[in-house]
Amino acid sequence: MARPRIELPRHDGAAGNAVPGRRPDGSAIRHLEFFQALDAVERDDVAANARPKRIAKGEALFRQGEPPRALFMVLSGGFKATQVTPDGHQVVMRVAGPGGLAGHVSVFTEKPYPATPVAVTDSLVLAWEAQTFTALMARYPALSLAVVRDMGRNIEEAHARLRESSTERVERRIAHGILRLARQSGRRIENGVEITFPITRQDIGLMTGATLHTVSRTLSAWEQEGIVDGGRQHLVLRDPHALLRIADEP
Amino acid sequence: MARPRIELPRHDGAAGNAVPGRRPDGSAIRHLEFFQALDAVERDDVAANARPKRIAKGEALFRQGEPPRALFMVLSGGFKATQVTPDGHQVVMRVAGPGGLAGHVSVFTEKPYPATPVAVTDSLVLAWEAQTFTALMARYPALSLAVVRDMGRNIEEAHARLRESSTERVERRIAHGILRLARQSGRRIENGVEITFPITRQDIGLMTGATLHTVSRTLSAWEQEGIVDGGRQHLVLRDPHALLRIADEP
DNA sequence: GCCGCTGTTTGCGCCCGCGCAAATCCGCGC
DNA sequence: GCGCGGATTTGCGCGGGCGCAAACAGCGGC
Repeated sequence: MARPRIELPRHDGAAGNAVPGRRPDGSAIRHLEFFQALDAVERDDVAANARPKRIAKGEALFRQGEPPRALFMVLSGGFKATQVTPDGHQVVMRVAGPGGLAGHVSVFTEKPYPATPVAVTDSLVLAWEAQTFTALMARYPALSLAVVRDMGRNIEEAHARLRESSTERVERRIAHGILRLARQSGRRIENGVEITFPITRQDIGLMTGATLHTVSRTLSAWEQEGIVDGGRQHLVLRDPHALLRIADEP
Repeated sequence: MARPRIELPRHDGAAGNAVPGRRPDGSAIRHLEFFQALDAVERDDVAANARPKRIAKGEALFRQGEPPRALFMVLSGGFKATQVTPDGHQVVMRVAGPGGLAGHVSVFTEKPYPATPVAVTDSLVLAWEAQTFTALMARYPALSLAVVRDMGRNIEEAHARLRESSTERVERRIAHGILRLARQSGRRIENGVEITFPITRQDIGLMTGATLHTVSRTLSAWEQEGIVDGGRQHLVLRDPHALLRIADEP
């Protein structure tokens, strides 16, 4: 059965708070691990079909409940995706830094966005229309595989958190949460690992299923022991090994 | 850049506890929702590259920690995937009935299987070698899209459980867990909905992050109120609406 | 038909971590 | 430089649900 070459709907990047200038090419995404399996031509075409967009700190990429018209890749900056429950509770589902996808799950399941990703820093993202991206996936198998690999990691992370939340005490969950943050957006500095992601105690609580009070208490205790070094929306791991011990051992 | 047509490694279905008889064709999978977006030719080819396998009740499809050589689709029966933590705790990550995939996440992330799916009934599955399936995905975009849709649902379910586990009290979590089970493998009977999936109180606890004691107590209370009807590894929802109220309202 | 195993029920006490409250601190904007 | 708002710290008390223990019930095998 002959399958016709998929049409990619074209659009120009002049609307909204799109970034003025030329259409993006592969150079913008070449360094991202996500696109490693694509060759230069594929990367160029994928990038050319995206629209770059600046999101100022505090702005949302989209809002929980909206129909999924587009999906995004973070180029620089970072986002935290929070979900509010019908009864007003809030959970931080995910943080995404450079190379992270956002909105893709909803595009594939064709259900409303389940969370609202808010920029924690001025950020730059690429945006693809839903149909454009699925068409690109159909055209480039390597892109499909990159997507399933990424989603697989999402699932494994969610399952890890799920396992933790039902078998581990708060202290360990917090240790795991912080280690995850460090792994994702940590930077080695002279005397430890710095988390380059402005995050509050509240957020850590919302990520680990604890209250900000408990998080604060725990971090204070660790600070006493010289394991971490805290600050306002700032955290440095002085002794990551000790955290690993707390997370896995006792 | 011309991409050569992908070679599909062939194998014959005579080893292990493979099902004797002819190679499966599309008729085995036509009725599954997962394959709806594929046309008949595609379905035939996808099925023809799989090996059918019977799994007796209590047997494992694969074991946590093994390298992901294959992925599976449940045709009949059911599995519960349990994960054991380093410190000996256990969690039920997922239950899979007909039409459910298993092992796919590990195949895509190329990390060891994170859980062990055990058959709760005599079951029949299709098995694809890892490379065979990725090659099929590369050949048939519709298959890739079916996979990402399925994985997207996995992610949404995991996130829902995650949200529940950190914002909801035990009773509601149990209600949600049971409703999820009913939605996935419930059968309408004369006086309610029967869960056609042999499951113990223990398992429900492991799925919802509660102890079997609490689950038992909760179900007993509901039984008093006529909301459910329990039995050994058996459950009937007499008043699903009441459960919905418990799960969502107060 | 009996026995043993596995799943289920129920009681009791204790402890972790939430809920509430209030003080303090730090950075950013003006 | 100053003030304000959001972030953080810390104290106190209570209660949900786990941990432990023991008895009971259904099902399958011999």
